[in-house]
Amino acid sequence: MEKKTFYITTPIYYPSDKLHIGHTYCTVATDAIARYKRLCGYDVMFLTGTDEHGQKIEEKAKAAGLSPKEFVDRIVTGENGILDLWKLMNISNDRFIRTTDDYHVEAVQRIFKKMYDKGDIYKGAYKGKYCTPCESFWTESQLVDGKCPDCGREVHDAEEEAYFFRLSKYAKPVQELLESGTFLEPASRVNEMINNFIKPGLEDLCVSRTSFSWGIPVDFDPGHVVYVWVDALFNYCTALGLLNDKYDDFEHYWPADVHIVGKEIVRFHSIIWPAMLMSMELPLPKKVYGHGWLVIDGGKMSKSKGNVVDPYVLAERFGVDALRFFLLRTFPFGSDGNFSNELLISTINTDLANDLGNLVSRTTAMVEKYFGGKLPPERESEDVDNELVEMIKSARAKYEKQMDALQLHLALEDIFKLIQRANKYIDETAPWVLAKDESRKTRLATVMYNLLEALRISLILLTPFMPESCEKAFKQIGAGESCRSWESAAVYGALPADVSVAKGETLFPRLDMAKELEALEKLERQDRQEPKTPPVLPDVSIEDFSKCDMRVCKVISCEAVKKSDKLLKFMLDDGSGTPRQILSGIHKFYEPEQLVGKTLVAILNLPSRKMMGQDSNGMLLSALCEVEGKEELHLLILDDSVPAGSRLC
RNA sequence: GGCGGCAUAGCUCAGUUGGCUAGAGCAUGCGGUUCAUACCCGCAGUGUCCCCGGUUCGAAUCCAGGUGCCGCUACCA
Repeated sequence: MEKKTFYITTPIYYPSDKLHIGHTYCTVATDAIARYKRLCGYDVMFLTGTDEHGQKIEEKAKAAGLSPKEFVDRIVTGENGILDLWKLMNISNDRFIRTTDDYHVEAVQRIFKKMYDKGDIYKGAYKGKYCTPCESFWTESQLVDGKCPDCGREVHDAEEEAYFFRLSKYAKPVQELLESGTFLEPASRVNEMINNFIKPGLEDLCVSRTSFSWGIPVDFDPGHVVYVWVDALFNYCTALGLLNDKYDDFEHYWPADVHIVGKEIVRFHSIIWPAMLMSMELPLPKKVYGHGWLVIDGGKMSKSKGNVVDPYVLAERFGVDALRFFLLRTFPFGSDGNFSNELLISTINTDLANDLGNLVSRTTAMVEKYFGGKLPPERESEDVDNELVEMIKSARAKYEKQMDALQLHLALEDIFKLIQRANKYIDETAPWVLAKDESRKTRLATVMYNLLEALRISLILLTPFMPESCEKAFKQIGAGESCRSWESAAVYGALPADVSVAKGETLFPRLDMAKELEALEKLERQDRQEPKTPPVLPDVSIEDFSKCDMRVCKVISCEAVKKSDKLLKFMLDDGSGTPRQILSGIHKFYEPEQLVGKTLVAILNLPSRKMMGQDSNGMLLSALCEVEGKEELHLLILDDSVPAGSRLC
């Protein structure tokens, strides 16, 4: 008989930077679910990968002096790259897709063409409302009483060539899908999607770009590249062979059973993705699950805050399984969780060292000490056994229920209740007292056997979370292959009556909190002090350089731009006699009053640009750097004796 | 600026549709135990449930207002 299939995916990650603990969290969770389903006997397909196109990568590559492909190769396949990280974390993905893979590129072109031929993608105008005096595009929803939000004047339709997907056509079926049941979980996200995006009205989606070139070309219209939606989302299908010859199990695995995604991309997966599949007349995924984020001190992890947690450091220091376990045990899978080193260490100590590791250790030690490592097969039960035995028997069913609801942390909580109950059972039965009485050997063996069974079941259920450690522990408690199966997890008494144990290495060493915290802090400090200056860019000619007109300017006035968090508006004396207006997004670093009268440097001959409806004629020069892991920006401030208008050369 | 989220013990968080004498783990204190990784077991506390009104027999829970924190979004070419 053919096994039931289960297709599960992570998002494809954007390799513009090294991945951090948040990506690891998502992938580890998906891995645990995939391993769980395999344990249950499913034919599992587990896909992860990378989304490698787009403007940001194009720019980052340029800044690094590399081609975009060289840049992403370094992050994906390079040393300590994404593939290495997943290998280290023991991720069991069956496939890995890169959106730069040939087969994906070709398939996306075919998909794009197919949607175009159907009329769901059409060439149109950037259907913006345009305010001529302000030279600004606005979307329908940005308008105030149908007028320009800046100056309050009339706006009119304006055009810019691009391809659009008729998202609006699918608004109704998508809403019905969201409201119909369990397509999107946790349920709280459903309202968010409907209130924020569907009710205000879905506008057609711009699915091509001409402003950058690092993407999949629209093969029937040079100059346009496919934008992220069609390119990235269809990875879930092309990786199975949709419209390409690389693979041929699309029929076998599609539709996906669940897409695991972060809450920031729930919108794409629950609205845009089903709409595009409807357009392609393909079956829809059964579920999209939006997990929460790991935050630090209540705030998002970010490079500029210097609080990005490196999974390599933690996994190498504490062990892969301990890290995997911590991530999934501590944080409710649907909501945000507060990450800290203290919490990591205390979780490892409490659950893994004290409760589980120590239980394995004390149980095997007693079997060795009292029976030379091998239990006699006779048994003698007492009432005090009943509660533990009941828990052993019901453990799998409870676990299965939580796992199927993707409540990973609750599944683990239940397992640890059993482990704690087993520790208590040792107190209740006091084996060291039984051991002193030769006539109670049979009773003592029964107590040991019950402990080993509690451990065996716990370990089976923990295997998806900590595969390596469970393997070691199985050996210690004498559980062979046949006692490790999903079927045997529902049965009390699967271990042979005359089981042999072998106390081995300590599974989870207890950590010294103060020492570990100090060591981690030291590592983080080192990491921060490493110079992170970008490499030198390719040569430019002196002619090119001298085209830049950089001048000394005096700040006549400076004020914050209303309704903007970042912009400051400068009036500058550039020596020409006419004040020059420049806008600069540096409010985070400077208050306007501290800059009045200062002598700065600006490049004057950049094209004029609108920001928040106001003209900016040039750009102020500043130095961007990282100090103690925090991003800092310093304007170039010169000696006041330098006159305005002096040219830099 | 627009939209959204959160606020409960020292810390991290549970608290379904209002019935709570408000819970768990960690940390703390006390007791027990010696098989074990100074571990395990038991007991004990502690709370203006952010503030202020309202609805209600009854509000941590529902409504209005306020405060604080956080995120998304736009302008930082």
